[in-house]
Amino acid sequence: MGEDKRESIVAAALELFQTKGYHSTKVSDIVKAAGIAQGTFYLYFKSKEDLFRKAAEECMDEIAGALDQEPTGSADLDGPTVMYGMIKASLTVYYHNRKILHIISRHGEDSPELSEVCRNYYARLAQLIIRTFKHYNIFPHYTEEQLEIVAYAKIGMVEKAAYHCFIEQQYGLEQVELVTQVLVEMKGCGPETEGGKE
Amino acid sequence: MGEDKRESIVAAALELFQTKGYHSTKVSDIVKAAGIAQGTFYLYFKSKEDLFRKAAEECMDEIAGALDQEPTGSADLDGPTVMYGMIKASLTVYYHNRKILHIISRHGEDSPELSEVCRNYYARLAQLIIRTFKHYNIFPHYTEEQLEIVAYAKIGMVEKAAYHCFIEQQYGLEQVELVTQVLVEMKGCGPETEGGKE
Amino acid sequence: MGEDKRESIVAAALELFQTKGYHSTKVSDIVKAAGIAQGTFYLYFKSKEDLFRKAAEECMDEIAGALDQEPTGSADLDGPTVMYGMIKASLTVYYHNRKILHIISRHGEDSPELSEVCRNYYARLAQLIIRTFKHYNIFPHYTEEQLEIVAYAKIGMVEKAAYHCFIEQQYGLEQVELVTQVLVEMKGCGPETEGGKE
Amino acid sequence: MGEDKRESIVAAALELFQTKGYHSTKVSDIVKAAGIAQGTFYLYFKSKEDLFRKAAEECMDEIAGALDQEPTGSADLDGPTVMYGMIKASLTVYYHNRKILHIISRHGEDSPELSEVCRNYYARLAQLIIRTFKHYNIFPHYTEEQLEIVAYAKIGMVEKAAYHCFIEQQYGLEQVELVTQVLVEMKGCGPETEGGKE
DNA sequence: CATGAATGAGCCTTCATTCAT
DNA sequence: TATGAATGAAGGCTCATTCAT
Repeated sequence: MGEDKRESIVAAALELFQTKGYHSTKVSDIVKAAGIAQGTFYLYFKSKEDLFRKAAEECMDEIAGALDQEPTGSADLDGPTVMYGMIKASLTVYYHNRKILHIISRHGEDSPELSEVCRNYYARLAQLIIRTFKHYNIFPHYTEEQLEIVAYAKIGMVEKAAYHCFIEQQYGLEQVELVTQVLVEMKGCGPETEGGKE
Repeated sequence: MGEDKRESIVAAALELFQTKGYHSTKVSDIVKAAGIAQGTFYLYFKSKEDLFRKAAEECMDEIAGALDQEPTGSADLDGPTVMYGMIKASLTVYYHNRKILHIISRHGEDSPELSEVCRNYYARLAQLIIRTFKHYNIFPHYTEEQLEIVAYAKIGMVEKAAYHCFIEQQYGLEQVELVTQVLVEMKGCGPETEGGKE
Repeated sequence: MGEDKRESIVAAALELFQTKGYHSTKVSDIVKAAGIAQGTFYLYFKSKEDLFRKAAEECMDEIAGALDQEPTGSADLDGPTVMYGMIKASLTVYYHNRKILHIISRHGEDSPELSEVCRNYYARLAQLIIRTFKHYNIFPHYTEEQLEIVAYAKIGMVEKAAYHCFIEQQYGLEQVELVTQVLVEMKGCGPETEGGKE
Repeated sequence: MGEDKRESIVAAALELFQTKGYHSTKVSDIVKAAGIAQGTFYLYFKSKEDLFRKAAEECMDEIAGALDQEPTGSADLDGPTVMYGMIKASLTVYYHNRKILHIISRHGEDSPELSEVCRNYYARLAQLIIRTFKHYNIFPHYTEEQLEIVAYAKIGMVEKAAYHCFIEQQYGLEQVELVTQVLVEMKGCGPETEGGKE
């Protein structure tokens, strides 16, 4: 039951953070929405930032965890197939964490402390992606530096698309495939590639 | 001379916003850094948020303005060439606005008002990109919906890469080309495309 | 217990408002005098003006309430008797509210909002008085306009006398009768009227 | 020309004080309305309060001066006639000073300093009235104390009536007589007195 | 005399956090 | 564990006043 309360706090907070932003959301708003007393909040979280960080870390762990299992397939898989899997997996976990994801990406640098948490998260994500690239030999001749750029670019691409589709356009889970398709095909940026097919 | 002061406020604010975050930066910090008195701040800006918004809007206008001139070339240009031009142009203007860009992307949703400014900015950017896609016939069979996803994904891709390279890695202007190259080639996501070339 | 605090705030505020004036009294002065913390003030009142308005309205209601019960007597009562009753009742309630009364009369127009509250109060008072005049047939041939002038004049007369006696001269409750006597007899403005009686 | 400016400041200030109240009127409002620069204000007045005090004192002097000439008539004049003269004179001067009068009565106690100026003004007025009472032998058997009460009551009566008529109802100068009539007859508070005459 | 940009002390208010019950 | 009244530090903003030109 204590756990219930903790969860209700987190749920209320996420809802409010997303709607009004982290700073405009007062602890008093959270407890009101969670149906508990002001003081009770501090039985479960050390501070407002503590709540944010814990929720953010849980979410980041889930996202990173989901991607961490990736490069288990045969190294023979081709690039597009691998990318498809990664992107779809990312989008799916992003969909389920769309609220907190949005919040993280918007308020992740409000304080130096949070900032570090976020930087670490993105660095971890980038390393996972690079590892996958290497495992499947996707960008064979790239330097570490170039791989990093690609990794961050991919993260930005998926995050922004997820934000646009899941938050702004309110896409449902069933449209994940559609979005994945678009993102994978983005590689084809022009007639020349299309031309190759014709 | 008044303009000087205004500029010194903006410069000091951008520096501080980027270092400590918007909320942790007090007006008193800004005026101290700008070498003016507390009250002087309010001769130039109605409020702290006003400063943020004005700086953000100026920057957004510059970015959107830079991209707005794009689709002037012949419609015969192929996709990669066009993308190369767009991405390079974006990265260049992002480089010059890297401070405020970072701040916008991190604090752009702190208040409902700011949020709208940002949403409009991204929508405007997306429309510019879609217009370019259409002008050069880059994603010929895509629906409007798919084009939007691509546009937002491109924005996220470039923004995140710019953030990583210009803010975190402190790349200089001379490395814009390198990054552009990587982002354009990202289309090739695997051996199959490479293979086509070999 | 919460009510205790509220009352202590009101009491401290009235004392200070009267001594130093509304604007020279800081919220910090009030809370210091009330023995509470700065923030506690805002648990009971929305703002300093809110405190003023609530206190003023309570006082005005009490005053108007006291006079509202007046015209219950037989319509046969003669003018002076009725006036005596009204004036004595007014002075008594003014005595008990002498602090706030003073403040209202001095600061009631500091802001447009307060101004309206006061205007309404005086209008209400004037209407009560006019109603009483009519009930006892005191100024039988007067137009509505004239009755209004008389009503406001009476209000001013009693207020100023109360101010002089209760605030400046520090009269006690036992001197209410004396003052009432003087105010009622004021009708006789010279020997001729006196002479008429003798 | 310097005097012109001084007058324009005073005029603008009176207008604004009356409309928005003393505290809500900023020096910047006054100079804007007077068509001068911010700094120019301080060439003519030491401070905002100085302006208020000087304007108030000028007005008070005019009022008191007008009444000071009163008891020049023959001591044979009867009470009502004397009262009529005094009240009409008061109302007339009040009419011409209606703006500042209003302001004084509303903001005269905002600071201890102003407060004293006002207290002195009313005391002076009361003494003038008492002197007149004595000169014409109007309240022959009254003690000093009683005379004071009457004097203050008269002041309150006239002030409030003037406020109601000239400020709220916007009466013109030609209605002074009407108001005077009502105030003088107020002595007759009921049919019994009227009856006594008939 | 006139200007108006600059000043900076000061106040109201907010809100995360605490603690007695 | 739960409460919610109380706390008080901190910051945005105002505005009367000054002063270099």
